[in-house]
Amino acid sequence: MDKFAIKKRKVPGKPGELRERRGGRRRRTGTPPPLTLLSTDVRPVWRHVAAEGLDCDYAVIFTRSEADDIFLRLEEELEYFSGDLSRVQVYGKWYQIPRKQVAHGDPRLTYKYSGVTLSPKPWLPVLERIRERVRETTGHVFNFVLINRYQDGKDHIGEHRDDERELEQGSPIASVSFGASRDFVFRHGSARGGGSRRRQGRLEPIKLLLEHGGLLLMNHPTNVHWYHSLPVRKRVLAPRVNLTFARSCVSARIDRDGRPPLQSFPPPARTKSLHSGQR
DNA sequence: CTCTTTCAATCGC
DNA sequence: GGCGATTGAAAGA
Repeated sequence: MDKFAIKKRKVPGKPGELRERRGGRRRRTGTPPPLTLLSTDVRPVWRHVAAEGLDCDYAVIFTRSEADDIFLRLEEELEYFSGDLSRVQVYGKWYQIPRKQVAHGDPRLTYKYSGVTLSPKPWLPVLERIRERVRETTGHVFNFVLINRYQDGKDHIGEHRDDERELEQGSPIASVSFGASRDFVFRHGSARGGGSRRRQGRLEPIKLLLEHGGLLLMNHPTNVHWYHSLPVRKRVLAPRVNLTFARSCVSARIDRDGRPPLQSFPPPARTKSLHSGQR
C-alpha cells in the first residue's frame, strides 16, 4: 500500500491528480534500498496523445521487475474462455478468435462482446494489484476488466471501438500491457472503408507502441469516432497479455425485488446465435 | 421493417 | 512482411 509512495498534487499535463513522491536520496551508493522499495521507485512519465476527437495518455506505470512478476502470475493464474465464448462469426464463417480472452469483475456485471453476454469471473489478487496501481496513477476506479492474450505476433484483434454504451457516462478506459511490446493503431472512422484513400483532408492513423508495464488511458470521446486495432506483427515471437479496465454500469437485469441474479454462465441461450449448423 | 454496425481470413500489390 | 480491399449473417436500435 505504501510501497508505491504517492501524494496528491496537481500536476499539469497529467491524466490524474496523483503523483509519486520523488525519492532522490534513495540511490546512494553502498546502501542499496530494500528490493521492494527499489522495484517501485518510478515516477510515471506521461505522454499525451491527441488528435481531433482523440484524447489519450500513455505511461509505463510498473517497473521492469514488477511487470515481470505480474506477467508470470497472470500466465500462471488466468484461465481463458474456451468453446462458444471464444468463437466468432464473420462473413458467414465461424472462427476461433485470434487470441485468448477472459473477463473478471464485480459480481452481477455483464459484458456483451459480439452478441455474446459474458459474466465476469471474480477478482484475483494479481488483478486487484494492477487495478490499484491504475487507480493510484489515474484517480479512476474500475469495476471490470477484459483480458486479451496474444500468443505471438500472429495473434491480433481487428479494428473496433470499445462499446461505451454499457459504460458509465464519460468514464475512460484503461489498457494495461505485459509481455511483448506490440504496435497499436488508431484510425478515424472517416478514414475507413473503400475509397477513403482518395478523400482529401482525412485523418492519418496514429500508431503507438504498447510496452511491458505500460498503461494507455483512452479518454472520452476517443472511442466515439476512432477505431483501434492490434495488427499482426509476424516478427513478434513472444506473448503479450493486455488488460482493458472499464467502469461498467450494466448489472444483470432483475433487481426488481433486489433478488440476486443467478450467475448465468453461459447465459441462457435465447437465440440460436451460437450454433453454426442450423440454417 | 429498415437501417447500421460488426467481426477475421484471404488475396493482390 | 504489411496493408488495403473484399467477403455477409446476425444483432440491436
